[in-house]
Amino acid sequence: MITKPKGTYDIYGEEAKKWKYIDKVIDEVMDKYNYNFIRTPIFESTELFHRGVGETTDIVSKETYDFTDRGNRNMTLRPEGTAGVVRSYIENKMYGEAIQPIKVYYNGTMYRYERPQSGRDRELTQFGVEVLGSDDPIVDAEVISLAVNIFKMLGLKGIKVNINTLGDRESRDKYRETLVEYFKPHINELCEDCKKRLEKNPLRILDCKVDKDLDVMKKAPKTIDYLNKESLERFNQVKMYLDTLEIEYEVNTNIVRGLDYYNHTVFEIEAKIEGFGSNNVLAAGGRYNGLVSNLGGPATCGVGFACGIGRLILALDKEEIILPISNKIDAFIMYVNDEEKKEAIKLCQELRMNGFKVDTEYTNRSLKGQFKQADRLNSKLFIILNSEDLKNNQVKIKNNATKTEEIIDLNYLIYYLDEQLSDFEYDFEEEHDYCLEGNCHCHDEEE
RNA sequence: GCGGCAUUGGUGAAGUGGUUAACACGCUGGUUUGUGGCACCAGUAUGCAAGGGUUCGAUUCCCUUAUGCCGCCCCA
Repeated sequence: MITKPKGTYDIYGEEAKKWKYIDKVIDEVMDKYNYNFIRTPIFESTELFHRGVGETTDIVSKETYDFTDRGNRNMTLRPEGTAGVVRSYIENKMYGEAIQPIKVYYNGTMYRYERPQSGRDRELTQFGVEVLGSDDPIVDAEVISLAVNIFKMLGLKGIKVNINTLGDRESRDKYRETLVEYFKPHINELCEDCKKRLEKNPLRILDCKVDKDLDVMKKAPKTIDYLNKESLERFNQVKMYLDTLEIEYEVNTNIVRGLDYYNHTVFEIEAKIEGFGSNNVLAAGGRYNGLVSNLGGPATCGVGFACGIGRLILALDKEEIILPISNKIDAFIMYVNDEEKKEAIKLCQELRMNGFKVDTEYTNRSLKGQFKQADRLNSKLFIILNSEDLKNNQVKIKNNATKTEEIIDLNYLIYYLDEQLSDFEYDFEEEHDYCLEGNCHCHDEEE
């Protein structure tokens, strides 16, 4: 048997419905915020990620899917979304468009060569946003609130927003130096991993799980103390706007993002759910004011976030949130002989073209089997074809809710179905009792 | 890249160094000469991840590989 590659997933059936629903919510919320969809290639020149994401980050140095194409070009399957969007921004000269800033969102697969575990696959799906061309803290706040609101819209409750600031380039570099100087004398107190981090990525030491209780850690200099006046002011404004939007957050000075391009605001949204795995960061992002120029574009500010949909679904499942996904069909058409079968396929087409969700029998089951099938499909109505009735241009219809059965003239069928199915409207409401908390998307219009 | 634990039918799984690998769900058929969801009956894995080894004999013991899960590194 040929199996799927390690760390990849087939998504189908009920699971696929969840993904489609989440995609729909994302599309709708993005539309309200007036972010436009952007689709960039799944593979790009290897150089893009090296220059964009950072040479030294593990994600680029050892976790990318690299290959050379038949023309000997070095290519890489994208490990994240921002670099491609920024490349596109530059290449398509979006900085010259009339409407600024550029607000875009993406939703697609990313690839990282990692050891899979819960909440971590080699092929992962992320959606995210990028806003290019505004340095205003109001955008930082909007982007964070956008992520939070999508989670709320889906009904997710156990989330926590952590924010921090790395300051501008100057502040960040100064802080980095200070931190290295601070830890150097204490190097022997640190764990093996942190010893390596001191060289490679000193900011990450602050996030260490092993050493987090050490005295050295607690007394370590904080990013906030090394901000210049302007950076501090920026950060305060971001917080002020978040307060205005009533987004709850916590300042966590240990948050540093792994990718090199971040400066100023960085944030993480984590799932605070009992028993959730160690990969509990659902979304993360921040500001990257140097990235566009790094990649050869004009000096342009940017801010964005990315969210792993796989993890998001794990979180929704963990909270036992049932998404409002319809598992019903309007009608199931049954038949026994060939004459009826022909009428069945014809009727299917006609009803489908009139907007009904209709299915029929495909495996020559007995009528009893067809009833079982119809019931399994949660069909609201059963249409039973019978040669005798068909001679009179009639069909038998059984309402699966009321169990009543009527013989209907084919000329009035559409009207009859409309009428019968309207009774199920109440049913739809009942089905959604679980989301009356006000977070469910299907009640938005009422509010 | 490192460590620990797993892998039995369509599904959830029990189990043993030795004749027919439990049980349940599902599915198909029947009881009902065209009416399901209940009930009863029958059928439904020549095979226990793959390859190799130990053995008279392995699904059961050992090794290798693959995949999955949990944690670390890293990261959304």
